[in-house]
Amino acid sequence: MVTIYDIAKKANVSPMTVSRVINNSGNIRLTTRKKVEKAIKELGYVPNSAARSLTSNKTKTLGLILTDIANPFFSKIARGAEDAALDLGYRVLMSNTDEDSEKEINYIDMMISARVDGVLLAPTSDRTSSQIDRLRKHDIPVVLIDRTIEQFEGDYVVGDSYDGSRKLIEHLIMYGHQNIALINGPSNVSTARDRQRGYLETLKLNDLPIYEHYISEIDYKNVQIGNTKNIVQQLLQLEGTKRPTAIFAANNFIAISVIRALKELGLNVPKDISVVCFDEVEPVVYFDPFFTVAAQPASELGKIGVQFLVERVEHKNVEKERKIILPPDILIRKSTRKI
Amino acid sequence: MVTIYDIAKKANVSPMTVSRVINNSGNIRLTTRKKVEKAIKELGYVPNSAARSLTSNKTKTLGLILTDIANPFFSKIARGAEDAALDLGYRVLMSNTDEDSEKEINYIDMMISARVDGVLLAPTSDRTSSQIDRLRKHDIPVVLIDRTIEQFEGDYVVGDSYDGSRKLIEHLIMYGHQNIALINGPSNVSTARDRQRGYLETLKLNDLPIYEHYISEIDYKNVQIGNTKNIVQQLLQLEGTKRPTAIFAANNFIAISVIRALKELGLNVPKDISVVCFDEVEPVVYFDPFFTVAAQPASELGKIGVQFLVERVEHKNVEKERKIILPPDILIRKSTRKI
DNA sequence: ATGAAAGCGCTAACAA
DNA sequence: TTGTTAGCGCTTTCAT
Repeated sequence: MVTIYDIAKKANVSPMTVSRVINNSGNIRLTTRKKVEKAIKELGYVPNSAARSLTSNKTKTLGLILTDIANPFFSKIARGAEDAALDLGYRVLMSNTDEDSEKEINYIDMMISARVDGVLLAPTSDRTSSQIDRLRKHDIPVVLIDRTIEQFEGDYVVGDSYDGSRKLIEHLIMYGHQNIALINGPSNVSTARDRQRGYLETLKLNDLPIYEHYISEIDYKNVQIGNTKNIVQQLLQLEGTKRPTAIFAANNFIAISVIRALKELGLNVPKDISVVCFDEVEPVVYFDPFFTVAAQPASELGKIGVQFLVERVEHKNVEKERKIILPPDILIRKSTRKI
Repeated sequence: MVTIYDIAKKANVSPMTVSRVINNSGNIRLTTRKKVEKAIKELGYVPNSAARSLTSNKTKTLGLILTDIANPFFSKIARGAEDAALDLGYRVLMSNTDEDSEKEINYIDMMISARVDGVLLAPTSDRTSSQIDRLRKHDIPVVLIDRTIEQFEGDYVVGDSYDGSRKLIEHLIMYGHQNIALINGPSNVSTARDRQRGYLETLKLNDLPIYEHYISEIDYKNVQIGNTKNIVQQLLQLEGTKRPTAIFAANNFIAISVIRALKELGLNVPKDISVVCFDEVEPVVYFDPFFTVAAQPASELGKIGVQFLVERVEHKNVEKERKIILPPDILIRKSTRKI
């Protein structure tokens, strides 16, 4: 392996001088610099990050912990994050928790072991709180993304689940819907709570009745395997006027699963029932915009998250806590209709 | 920072003993091990990877260089790769080249600097060859994924672009199409070449004429911004019997762009014109399977790629070269019709 | 079964 | 402007 010592020997200088050239630190005579750069090029030297980290206590690496990078929403976040990291001179260590807190713990361990300079984290649930403490004990800054945690103190960058839900429900109400069901994610995730709150408050403000059996929860695993059918069936079995005319699916995957279930049950969207959801359904939208959605700026979330994180890492003078809540775009398309 | 020295002091043993416990190496008396493990837990010690790498010359990290993780095809590869890496005890450093060879060079540098144990690479073009040489000069094994490179010697895991194309074109011919256009990716990428070869040979075998103006190329940037409209327009302007009745779009993004262009030009798919493509168009397929596609096993590609890579990294006894070509699934759906 | 010494490649701190 | 020394946290090697 080529080291600074090899370069030093070849260029007839000390290793320290080589180090200075590489890092553009200190004053170097131009001729010396040229000599060193020539040697570096000739020997194809590339600095050893591990050695650097050991002395500098910096890895120039950020941890990115998402639930599933194969979900377009998260892959866009990842892309935005990676782009921002590159700009700022950082690398990204990627991981997928599958909403599994065991996996999450292991990845946190990995991040600590890797001594990443900071972690961008979409927590699996409020229980992640203790893992954040662990990171902080190791002096690793954390920025939350997409989801917050109750009583979390620190930076986060999320979409406005509450506001988006309000607007989606208001849209349905304007379209004449009075019986609106909610199929939500697990309530120990902040986005699910906020979406339910938006749903409930909008109904209340519009003097619409709230039926408990209109609200159901489904977890990640069950959405994955498309298990919304039972829920949908139960909703449709409600008698007469209580049968919902619209469904608010808490995210894109739930919506897709719901529409498939409806189809299997012989119902057409939007003719027989309207559907709205959070998150864009890509890439369909580019050729056949179908879903009425609250589209979150996923790539922005990642980008801003990394920017905030790096500011923390580099001890920039910023406020104690920065809470960014980006409004979603409400896009009225073909999955809803007036009744 | 907690080090093995802190643990050693606390447990009244030497640092070396701590190291042995952590790595399960050498013989340790059970009581000693317990003592050490207790100290580790109490102090919340996590090994420093940088220090480890420095002595062991291993980072337990793999580089993953894709073109764009926001593309569902690649995000599935990434997911498969990350899962496999986790299983095998490796971490993944992620990057996106955007098909840009400059960016690719920088990322290769990053991988060398990070001293990753191996790199899984979707090369931007055949010119990537020199970058692979660079990695190998640093003793970093490389496995190619999704695409090969002319005269590349080593492992690769790709989909069968040739076979998939043959079957897609045969399907069109069976449906009565005789005028089939190809909108391909850049010809310096192996998949594009193979798809064109499959296209041409199938036409030839079926005694169908080959028109040069049926074949066009579009690069990544232009697909991104949806610039297939010009191409589509030119195809449609062809007079009478020469006007294509079907389009073979070389990948999912091209297909989406094409369908949008067709729609803007007032044409319906499949009524007015049929469209086939490579790669699944997710997640539409789950509720409304529309595209007739050659679906590649993306997640498998990533998984096998990592398995092969790790075998190289760990010097397992395997053949000199392993060339895995996975057949795509041909899924006949609604974007094609008999004429 | 355990420990001591040396060194991985680099940079911070000090010296010249 | 350049060089010397020491040490980051760990493992390899050799000793006990």
